[in-house]
Amino acid sequence: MTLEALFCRPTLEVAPALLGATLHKEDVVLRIVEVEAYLPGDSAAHASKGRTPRNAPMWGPPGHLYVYLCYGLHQMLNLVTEPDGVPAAVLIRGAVVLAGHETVQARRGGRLDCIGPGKVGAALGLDTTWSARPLGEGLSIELNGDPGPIATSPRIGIDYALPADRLAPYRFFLPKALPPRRDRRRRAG
DNA sequence: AGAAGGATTCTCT
DNA sequence: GAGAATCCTTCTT
Repeated sequence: MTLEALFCRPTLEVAPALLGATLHKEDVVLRIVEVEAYLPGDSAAHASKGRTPRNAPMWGPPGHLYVYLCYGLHQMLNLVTEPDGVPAAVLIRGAVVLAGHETVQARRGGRLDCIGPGKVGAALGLDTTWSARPLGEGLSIELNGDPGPIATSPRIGIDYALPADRLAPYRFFLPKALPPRRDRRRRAG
């Protein structure tokens, strides 16, 4: 399957299909274990505010990157989905290091964990100059077999979105590969 | 030109 | 559980 065919599909189909896939850049290989879908007409998506220079890649060809800076320090990696002209993307929220551990540690201040979108961007050494570039040129993706059970939940950190979008189960993850989220834990008792 | 805020992470308590 | 870090993008005068 071509990259275009893989990503030129409904975002809610592409997102879970990326779980278990591997991202390759230089000597680093990451296995994707957590993603979020951002759809056309989605009040949680950057595209909902209209097209700007920053988010323009979301309208661009499927299978290209959309990288943006969050909170002034975190490089967030998205993969663009849906046909040209339809703004949508999948945010890579979490991954596990399969190769290039030393490189990742150097980029992550000695740490190896990549659960969290800012950590994924850091581990891959991405910045906004990568935005709008096609997959396969420096950063490539490889699909693997059935990753096992998939879980869903509402998306993280989108309190500004409309209730319907805020509560929609557009986060997909591999529960066996993901530790429980600290900020999600309920008080015991 | 100025202001506001963010698809987060880390440290300390 | 709370607060700081950090700066670019976008919207408003």
